[in-house]
Amino acid sequence: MTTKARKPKAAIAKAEEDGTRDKILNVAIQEFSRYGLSGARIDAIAAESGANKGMIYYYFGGKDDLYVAALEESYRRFRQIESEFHIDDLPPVPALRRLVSATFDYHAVHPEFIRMVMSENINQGEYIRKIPELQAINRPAIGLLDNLCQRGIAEGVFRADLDPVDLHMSISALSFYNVSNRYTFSYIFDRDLASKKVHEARRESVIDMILRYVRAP
Amino acid sequence: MTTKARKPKAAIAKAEEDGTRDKILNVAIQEFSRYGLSGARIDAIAAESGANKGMIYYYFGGKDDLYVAALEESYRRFRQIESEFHIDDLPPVPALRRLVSATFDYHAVHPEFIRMVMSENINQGEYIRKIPELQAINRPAIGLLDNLCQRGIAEGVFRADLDPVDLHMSISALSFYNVSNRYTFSYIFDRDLASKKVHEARRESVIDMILRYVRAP
Amino acid sequence: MTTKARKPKAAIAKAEEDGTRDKILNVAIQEFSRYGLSGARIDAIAAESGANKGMIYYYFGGKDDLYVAALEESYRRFRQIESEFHIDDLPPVPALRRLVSATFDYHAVHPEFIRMVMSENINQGEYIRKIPELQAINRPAIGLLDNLCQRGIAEGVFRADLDPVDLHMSISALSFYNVSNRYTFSYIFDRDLASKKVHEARRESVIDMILRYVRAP
Amino acid sequence: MTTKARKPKAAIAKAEEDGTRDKILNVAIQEFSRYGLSGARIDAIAAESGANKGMIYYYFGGKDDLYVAALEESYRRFRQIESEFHIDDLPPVPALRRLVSATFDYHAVHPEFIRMVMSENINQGEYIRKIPELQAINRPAIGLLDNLCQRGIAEGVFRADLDPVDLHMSISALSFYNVSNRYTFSYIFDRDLASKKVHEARRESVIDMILRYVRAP
DNA sequence: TATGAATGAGAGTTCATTCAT
DNA sequence: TATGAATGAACTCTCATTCAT
Repeated sequence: MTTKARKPKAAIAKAEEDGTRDKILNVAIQEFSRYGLSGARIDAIAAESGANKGMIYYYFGGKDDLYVAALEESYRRFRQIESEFHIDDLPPVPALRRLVSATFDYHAVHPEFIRMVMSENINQGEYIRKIPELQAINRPAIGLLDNLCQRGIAEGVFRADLDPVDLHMSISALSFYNVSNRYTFSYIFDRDLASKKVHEARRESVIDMILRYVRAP
Repeated sequence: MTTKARKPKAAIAKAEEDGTRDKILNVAIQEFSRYGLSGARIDAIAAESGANKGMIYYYFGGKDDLYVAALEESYRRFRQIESEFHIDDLPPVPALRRLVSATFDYHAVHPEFIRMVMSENINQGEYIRKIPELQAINRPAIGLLDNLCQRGIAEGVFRADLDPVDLHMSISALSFYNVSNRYTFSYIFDRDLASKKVHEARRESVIDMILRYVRAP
Repeated sequence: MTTKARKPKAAIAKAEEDGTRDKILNVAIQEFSRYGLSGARIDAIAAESGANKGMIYYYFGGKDDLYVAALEESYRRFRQIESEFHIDDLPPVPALRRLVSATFDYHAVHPEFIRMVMSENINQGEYIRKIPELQAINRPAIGLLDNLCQRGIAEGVFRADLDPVDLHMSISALSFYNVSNRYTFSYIFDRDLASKKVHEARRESVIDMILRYVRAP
Repeated sequence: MTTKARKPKAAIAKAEEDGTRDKILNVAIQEFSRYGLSGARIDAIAAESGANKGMIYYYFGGKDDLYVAALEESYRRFRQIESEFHIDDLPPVPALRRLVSATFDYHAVHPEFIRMVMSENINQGEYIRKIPELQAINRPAIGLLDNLCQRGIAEGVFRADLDPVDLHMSISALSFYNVSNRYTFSYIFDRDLASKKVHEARRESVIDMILRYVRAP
């Protein structure tokens, strides 16, 4: 059918728009995560994305707004991946192992996300507050973990006094630090955190730590 | 004797010199930790420290050099406090408990240090590499922990396969995150990490996690 | 056709662009020649050319780059005029007379060129080296003189051992000094080199000196 | 005698003063001749001369005053050398040959003097006018040449219509240019004016040009 | 939508000069 | 005389933002 072959006008416009808009947004995530809000350059984003500077203002409004959009998009991608863990099919301990392992790896593979979060904390969370959706985006992670904890407790393999938010925090902390403090730690203690070997050993250590922590006495 | 009570001329001069220089450095630590390298303003540092802008260049050379000096001073203060733990007088488990607790608290009380470290990681460790003394400043922390581990292992209360650097990393990660990600975490999960109650509960959780991890099977 | 009379869009755009850029360049030549590289003020160039300060950086990159552009343009104009001598139509002696006379006059009429060259020699030729085209721009002057010398020698009116570069240097020196040392010489010896009468007498003296030098024995 | 052995107090003071003062002045000549008035740095002069910056103000008053002092001293040294030519003992032609040759060489050996003069012409002679002695310092050069011209004319070896100021100017011009335009000329025409061989060939050319010019027909 | 030119506020830095000792 | 510290004006340069087309 011809109708299927033809894109409606609006869709075409949307698609083309998205081309430039998406390029800008992707480059912006790189630029902001690399240099922070104040260090990022609108000129650099325009040049790197091949777009005219005016387009940035056309699509996003201004530097701060672009930063907010980049921040939101970073979180969205992060949690989207998380939703693909499929840990409900496994028993509690292997499930938690997989969750920690995947979380740890995601951090390592997406330093730009870690850096965006660092930047925003340097900004004292000023901009994240402009994204009300963020809570909805992130909360499922707690629900997931909560379910897992309850399953583990019910089966008697996890201790009974687990707080899923606190546990989530520990997993995050141990995953985050490896990337966030990569440069200072590597330099000071001469241990290259980016190397595969160190990464894998550390992942095991982190998994071990979490599992020992949750294990029923 | 009165002559002894009087400061010699040189000392006075030194003290005065330190006056301006130290004021600048202290304000710089605040400014850089608050806004990062690119976001910090030389004008603001001058105004806040009551010094003429030229004095910053007179004493430190330039913005980057001042940043490096602020970075080094932050680390120096951090490790100085650490050296006052006196954990050798305690048995391994209480000693480790005290070390973790004090480390956790120091981070909470000195967010400017955490922020400096975050900034420098945003900068990809470009400036920290200009401070060769930094390794010497930080290494004792590992020695301390190493001694403790060996005591614990010898006494049979710690597991035998502990790596002090890895353990140090875990303690740091769990202490660091609470401050570094304070704003984003608090907002997203609605849990005020800066509140006393949350802080203390989290401290216990962290101590617990570390102790369970090192405990001999 | 009327369409031919109309400027194409691109040409208009080009013309307008040249407007600001050219104004800046012209003013820059004046400013740099008047005060030298270090003494020239970017603010003054912006104000005088009616351009925004940022435009200087937009078009030229920086103060030094603008200086280089001004230097190159000065040489270009100088040699362009020189190429219009048409001395090939005259016998050797009148031809040389015309060449010396015109060179001498050009210097007097374009003190900004002499001052640019002085400035660059104060700078030890640091910037001229960044203009590789400069040799190509200036070499024709030697070719011109070389042809003339050979004609004169062939006709037996010039001595046989003439070196065109050396001769060129003498003509330049005698033309240059009158402008380059105008202020000091005028003050010290109380002879106003800028006055028409002195200028003309001196021109005759210079022509005479060159002609006596080349004349066949 | 004791009086001979002892320096009077004033003299001691003078001598010591001269130590610092002279050092500053010598360094100032180098600095101003190297960078011009606006390019020279008080800090650099202080550092290079080993004197405190305050001393420059104590002895000379300010940057401009120091520049004037450096300018005057440069001229003084120049003319002092000139007064040692002893050309009265020679016949006119060899005398003139020696004068031109020595003038040419002095310029080459004292580029700092040429550069000071260039600088002052860039300044449009603004500061030289503050040195009334300068005329008295320089006029003897004309007297010397005038005497020589008259001897030569009287002996019939020089043409009768020589103007000593004009002749002086030609000698100066041909000597000056070789140093003043050293960098631009060398670069453009690929002839290293600083090399010994080129220098000597050029000196002969200049002497030749002057002698042919004055020779009686 | 897209572009190149333009703007203006403000940032880091320099530098002659002065001051207290 | 001599010094180190301090000052303030001015300078070069940057950068987010807007405008005309």
